[in-house]
Amino acid sequence: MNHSGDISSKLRRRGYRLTPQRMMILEAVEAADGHISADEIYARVCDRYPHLNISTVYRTFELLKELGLVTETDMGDGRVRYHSIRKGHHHHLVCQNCGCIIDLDEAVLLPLKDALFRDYGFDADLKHLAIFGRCSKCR
Amino acid sequence: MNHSGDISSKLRRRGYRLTPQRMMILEAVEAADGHISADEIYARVCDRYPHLNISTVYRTFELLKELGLVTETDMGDGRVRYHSIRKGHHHHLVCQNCGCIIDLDEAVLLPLKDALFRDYGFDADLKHLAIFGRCSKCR
DNA sequence: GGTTTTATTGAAACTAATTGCAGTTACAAT
DNA sequence: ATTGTAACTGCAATTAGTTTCAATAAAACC
Ligand SMILES: [Mn+2]
Ligand SMILES: [Mn+2]
Ligand SMILES: [Zn+2]
Ligand SMILES: [Zn+2]
Repeated sequence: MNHSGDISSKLRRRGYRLTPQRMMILEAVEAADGHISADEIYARVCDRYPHLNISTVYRTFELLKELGLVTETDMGDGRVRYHSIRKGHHHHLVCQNCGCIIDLDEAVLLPLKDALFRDYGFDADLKHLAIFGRCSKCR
Repeated sequence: MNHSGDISSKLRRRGYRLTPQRMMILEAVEAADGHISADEIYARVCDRYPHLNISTVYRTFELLKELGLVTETDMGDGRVRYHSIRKGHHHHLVCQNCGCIIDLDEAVLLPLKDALFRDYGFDADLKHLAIFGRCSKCR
């Protein structure tokens, strides 16, 4: 799957460039399944392309987020994790006791999103949320 | 208001101690209004009690959180902020464009909390949430 | 082509927060 | 009073992430 032409023009239109670094990082993000951290992406890309700086990874994630190509979520361990947007909008329930993660369909948060828009005119950005608490086993 | 006896026994029951450091920190948290950071508490306490380490502040906040005496929230600036629980449960809408903060009553999130409990048996910890997005002016 | 402009990068400095550890303190049991 | 145990603290080192800045590479202009 090579939609790098897609992305290149998407970047170009905003005055950005599709550099080798960005290409490699994006490729690695698309290849990864699950929630991946900057460090992990850095390690994987470095295997094939050693001249990469960790700052560039962080900056690229910032950019990809801005472009809506990835979503960012803090799942409660000490680092932020990313998801390719191609995996669709969804959310997670994270148990603070046993650490288990329950997947949640986007629809569960729609009533809230609608209420915030209706009552406060606020357009909530609920793309990939982590909601903390206790699962049924741990209550 | 001096309910330090309260807290002392609350700690004691769990095998913790009410040390001078903890007393000063808790006092400063109660005195502060609004959302306060570890750094800010550290500075305030140090004015009167210079022999305090910033690690102790972080660790004390961890403990106070565990005891349910403060709530912790990341409002989107680079640091975590705290609230005395005495200010009641509430939430905030944080505009990612202009930075404005809209206060939100606890009730707005009750339907979600109930739905998560009903459908997933998940007891969501929604004590002091920050929901990011765009306010009515910035859409 | 050559020149100017602008985005991008890596390296290093920096911030917020956490962790490991060794020394200290409180407290309960002898 | 002495001892043993567990909690607590300060300090230093570490981690995740951001910022600053000079060097570079790409695009745009001539
Ligand atoms: Mn996910
Ligand atoms: Mn608040
Ligand atoms: Zn659990
Ligand atoms: Zn706004």
